[in-house]
Formats: sequence, structure tokens, C-alpha cells
Amino acid sequence: MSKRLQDQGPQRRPPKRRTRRNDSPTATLKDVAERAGVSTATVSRVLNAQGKVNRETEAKVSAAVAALGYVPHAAARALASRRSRTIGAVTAALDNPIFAKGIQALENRLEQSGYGLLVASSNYEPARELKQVRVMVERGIDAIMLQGDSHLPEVYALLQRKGIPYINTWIYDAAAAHPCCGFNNQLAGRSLADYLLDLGHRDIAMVAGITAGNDRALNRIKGVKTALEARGLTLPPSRIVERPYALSDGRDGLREILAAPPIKGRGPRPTAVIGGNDLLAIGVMLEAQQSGLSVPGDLSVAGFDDIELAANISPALTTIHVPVEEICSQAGDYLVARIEGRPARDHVALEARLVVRQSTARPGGRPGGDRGKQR
Amino acid sequence: MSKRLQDQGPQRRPPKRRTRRNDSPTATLKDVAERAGVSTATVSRVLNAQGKVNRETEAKVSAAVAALGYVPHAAARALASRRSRTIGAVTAALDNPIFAKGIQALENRLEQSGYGLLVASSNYEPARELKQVRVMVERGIDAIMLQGDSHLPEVYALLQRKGIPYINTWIYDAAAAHPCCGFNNQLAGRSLADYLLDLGHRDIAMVAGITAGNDRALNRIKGVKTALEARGLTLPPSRIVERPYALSDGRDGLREILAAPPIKGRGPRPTAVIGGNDLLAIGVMLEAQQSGLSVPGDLSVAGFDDIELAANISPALTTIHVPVEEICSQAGDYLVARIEGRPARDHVALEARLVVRQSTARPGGRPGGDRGKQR
DNA sequence: GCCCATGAAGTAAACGCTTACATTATTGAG
DNA sequence: CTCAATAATGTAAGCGTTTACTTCATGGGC
Repeated sequence: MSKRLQDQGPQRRPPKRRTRRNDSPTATLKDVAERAGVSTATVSRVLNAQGKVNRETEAKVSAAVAALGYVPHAAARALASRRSRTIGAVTAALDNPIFAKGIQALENRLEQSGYGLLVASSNYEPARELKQVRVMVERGIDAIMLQGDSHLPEVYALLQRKGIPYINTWIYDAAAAHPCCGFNNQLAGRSLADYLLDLGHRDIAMVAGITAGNDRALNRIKGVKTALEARGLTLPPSRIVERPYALSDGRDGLREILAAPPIKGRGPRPTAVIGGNDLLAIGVMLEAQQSGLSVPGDLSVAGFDDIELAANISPALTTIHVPVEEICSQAGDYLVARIEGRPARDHVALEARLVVRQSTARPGGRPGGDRGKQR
Repeated sequence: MSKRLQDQGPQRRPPKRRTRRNDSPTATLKDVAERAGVSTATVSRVLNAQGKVNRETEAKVSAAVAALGYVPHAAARALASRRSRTIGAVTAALDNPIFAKGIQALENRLEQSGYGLLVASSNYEPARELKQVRVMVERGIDAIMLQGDSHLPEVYALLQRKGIPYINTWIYDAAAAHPCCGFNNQLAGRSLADYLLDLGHRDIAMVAGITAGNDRALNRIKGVKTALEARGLTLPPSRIVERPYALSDGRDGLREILAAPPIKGRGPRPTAVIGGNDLLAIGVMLEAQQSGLSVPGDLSVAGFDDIELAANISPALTTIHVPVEEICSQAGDYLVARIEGRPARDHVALEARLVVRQSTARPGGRPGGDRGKQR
């Protein structure tokens, strides 16, 4: 018991309790234990509800906790238990409403299980994403949510070396080497293009998202191309531009497309434009309208995501509805399950379906049919 | 040195090193120290750049760190240093783009100083906010950003007892009892209403945000009322409705206002509607347009915030420009300074100014003048 | 040459909790 | 009544860092 005292090496300072940055003596587990007249182990047990403590003891402890206003120290807990009860999410951008909605959904899901959410945004830059992931790993996250599946190899290596559960969201590929939860972006692109082709469009343009390091943007384009090629058509370079994800980018993108020199054998401009996401599509639509083109009369416009604005703007935007909240909350399910050692499906497919609204019609202003709706 | 060994109480198990949930032997400071042939203190010193280590030693340590792929353990670090290098932010809602933008700005600011950002959303519910704050405090955040200044007393009490720096954002009041960074919402409301009054509007309605527990929404309304009363006008109950912050809420709000029984001495409907924020205002505008009213011909519409959409939609929305990014990044400055013991101004006023666009005009469809622009 | 300031590195005590193991009732079977 | 489970607590060893305090060189001033 006096182990420490009996060996007098170089004399030590008296164990002066260090204080927090201010001087408030934060109550510790030990204080609670003393006050309740039990050991720290017991207090810890009631706090962690292991159901191993008898009622009366538990009551005493709870009373002490309340009396002292005790708040457990997460870092200490994390250090001792090797779990931080914090999950990370690195998203491309927080200011795209669809991503914000997803983060919100994830946060809600995690809160239910008592996990905190650490966020960071990569701004679509792989190197920045790696850095963010690193920082999160240092912070001891128990698991992490990523977007898409094209990450730097270092990202995967780090996560695997540390044994940290992770999941790629917004995409689904049955054969993917990594856990994922989402939908098939290529198929979604294809079905949107097919719908426009079925309406009779033959000259379709695209204001896509930035594809560098962004598999989702890339696959949406691929899907559109595939659909066109299946009918012997193409998406020539002057009919596709890449832009970030803001409204102004969409406007700008359309301007560039309209300014391109005419293509032999085609009309002066495309009859339909697909936005890589709704923000881009709505930007395209606004630009078209403000430069005197009627939508869908002169130009059909469609997007991806189905943000709230899509259904409310006029004309309401035809788009691919993406179940973000489901994606993110299921990703949360997966991560929590993995952390807690429960089995979980690691390839989850969700449906992204076409929602036909008023921004698309047959080329030339003839009213569009209903076909293709919601498939 | 053999202190521990010489006292043989009940025999102890051999010190079997516990493993992480998986078995990867994560390198620790000690491993690095051994490999570099120095003490852990030295390693710690080079890692924390205290400039107290000689070049060669530092090089050896760095090499060892690299060789082992060493990643510091944040929880241990937090426990020992009493700082988590994590800051919390509880926002009303993440899915309002203006808030998402703010969080993004805060995150950027914090990243520069090496702090992580923990987020949570209160959904405008004070009780939920308290819970979120509690959880964050448990997680050991070093500081926290809040929105508005009407928080449950428990929130302030907890933060103060724990000595955790905090700041109220989105508001400014020179006499506030708590640190804040933002603008005067009441003045903003007043200047927007004054502008409409100057245009000649005498029957103004408002689709406000939910005011319960939300000082910002309340003060914006107050400002509008003050402006009206200064000219002997009023904002009768049937001319004001409260709604959350979605587009559909704005549409819904306008519908309710238009459905209200006529007011003696006034026209069949207001000539101008102020949205409590841009999302509401744009909802109002879309609803008006889709039900055949021209904006601003039949109805002027204005909002608050100046989200990206406001400038791009048509007609472009007259609104109060709120410098969110500045607010949040300055809030970040403040918190970081406080954490690091540096002095910081704790009442920061930023300017929210009126931006006149095309959604407002003189009542009766006469084109509005330029006056009042950007004051 | 002696002393002391200065710089560089080492020692080991916290930090506040969890948890493997030990200990001490309590209970039921035989 | 004895003994072995079983249940409820207690003990104390970590968990991986930081950091106050020490020790050990070095070198300059006198």
C-alpha cells in the first residue's frame, strides 16, 4: 500500500493535483466513488450499465453522480477502453444541400447510438481527403464514412492497418472491394439519358460535376454515354463541360455549351441538357430562362439528386431521386454494427429512381408523354 | 526501479499487452522512443515542436516516426494535456444551406489551427441543444460555437462551470452578457421593412421562422414591427405566420396568409411579404408565381441571408446579406484564441446589409426606384 | 582551473477511466 | 452442515501522452 512512499529515489514534489485551464475542480470518478462509498470499478460499472450492480449500490452511485454534477471524461474513457465513441465523415462539400442533408441524417442515426460525429470536407481533392482521414484517425475515430470509392491508396491502407471500419457511400457495386452503401451511378445516368432519348432527343449535352477523383461524376457521365452509344449517338467534347456544384457553375456551363461552335449535322444547340447534379441542372435552367430560352419548350433540363428545390422551382425539375437520408443512415447502421462487433451487410444497394417533372419534354416544344415516369 | 516487483501482494498476471479490437500492434510513443534511442519525453517534444531538441536528435526521431508509421493517440494526448484539440458546434439545422456554409467556414478556419470540428444539430429545440452541448462537453471539446443567445440556463451554467470558451453567433448585441459574433437582427429587420415602406408598401406580411427559443427569428420580426409602428402601421396577426425553414414551408406560409379573411381598410392581400430567411422567401415567391401572381408586379418578396440561390433565381431576391462565412470564421478565431490563452474581443459586430434585387418594387407593379440600395 | 548559466535529454508521476483478476458474501445442493 | 457455484465489490494495472523536475554536458567569464 505504501509502495510508492517507501522508495525514495530523487525526492518528488508532492502530488499537487493539476488543474484545468481554469480552476474549477472537475469531479472525477474517484470523487464519485468516495462520495458513494464504493470503488471506482463499481461506479464505472453503473455508468456503463453492465447490469452487474445491485440496486441499492446503483442508487447510491447515481445520487453521488448527480450531487457532484459528474461528467465522465471522454478522453480518459477512450484511452482506457480503446474506443472513442466518435465516428468521422469526410464529405466532398458541406454546402451542397444534398450532402448536408446526408450528414444530418448520419448525425441523427449516430446520436441514437451515442456516437459523436466529426466532420470534415475534402473539397473534392483527394490529397485533402487523405489529410482529413489522417487527422480523424489520430483523433481516434472508431469508424469513418467516406463518399465514393476512389480514394488514394493511402486512405485504404491507413484504415486497414488501423482496423478502422469504413464505408463508401453514394455508390453501389456488388463487386466492390470495399464496403459500400448507395446506388449505381452509371445505371442512374443511363436511365436518365434513356428517358430523354425516348422523348426523342438526339442532341443531348451535359454539365457534369468535376470528374477528377470523383467516381460518381464519372459514372454518371459514363451512363449517359452508354445510353447514347446504344442508339448510335455520341456525346462530343463540345457537348460536355465539367463544373463544380454551384448554381453559378451550372449557368456558366450552359453558357459555354451554347457558345461552342456548331456541330456538323446537328442543330445550333442541344435540345436537352443533363446536369451532373440538381444544383448544376437548376443553374442551367435559370441561365436558359434568363437568356430567353423556354424550359422545356426550347430546352429540356434534368438533374441528379432531387434536392428540395428541384420539386419546387418552376418548371419543376426532372431528376434522379437519390435516397440520401437512407444511404447515410444505413451507412451509420453499418459502422455502428461493425464497431460493436455485430455482423452487417457490407454491400447495400438502394434505389435511385427517375422522377419526371416539368422541365423535360419532347424536343421542339411538343408536350412530352408520360412514358418513362418513375422507373 | 524494481519498485513494482518487490511488493508481492496477491500475485499479478504477467503484463500482457492488450490489443486493439483487431490485432494490429499500433506503434506507440514508447516504440518510437526505443527505435530512436531516446526517451519518450524527447519524442513528445519533437512531435509538439517545442524547439527544445537538437537537430540530429530530431532527425532520428522523425525517422523512427516515419519508419513505424506512428500516429499519436489523441485520447492519450487529450488526457495528459487536458486539451482535446476539438471544438464543437451545435447548429439549428445542417440542411439549411446558410448554416451548412457557416459550418464549412468554421471547419476551414479550425483546420488551419489543427482543431477538429464536432457537429450536432438541435433542430431548433432548446432541450435538444442542451443535450448536444452536454454530450460535447463529455467528449471534452475545448470550446464551442452556439447560434443565437437564447439558450437554456443549464447550457451557460455547464459551460461556465467547466470553463469552456463559447461564443454565440449570428447575433450582435453590444450589451450582451455573453461573447457574440454577428449582426443585429432587429436592425436588419427594420432596414428591410423600411426599404419596403419607402417603396410605398403599406400592407406588409411576414412568413417568419419559428420564434420559440429562437432569438434571431424573433428579433427580425421585432425589427419589422418597429419599422411599421414608426409610421403608424401594424403587423396584424393574420399577416404573420411562423414556419420552419424549408421552401415548402414558405409556400405553405404564403397560402395561409392569402387565405386569411380580409382586413378592414386593407386590400385583399398584402403588397409585400418578408420571409424570415431566404428559403422561406423563395418559397413564398415560387408559390406566388405558381398561383398566378407576378413578383414583384403583384407582390414584392424579400428575405434574409442571401443564399446563393437568392441572386440566381428569377426574379433575383431582394434580401439582407448575412456574412456567414465571416461570422463563423471569426467565431473560430475567437475560440482558438481563448483556448490558447490569447486575448480576443468578445463582442464582434459584422454588417448585414440590404441587397436590392428584382423581387421588390413599388406596390401596384410600378417599377421601384433605386433608393435604399445597399445601405 | 572553478563556478554557474544554458541547453539537451531523461525520469517518472500524473491524466481519469476500464477491466482482468481477486476477494468476499450469499445461496442452494447434497 | 459443508462445499461449490454465483453474485457483488474491490484492487490495481494499464491505456499512451505530457510535463515538472532532474541530471548531465558544455562552455564562457573571471
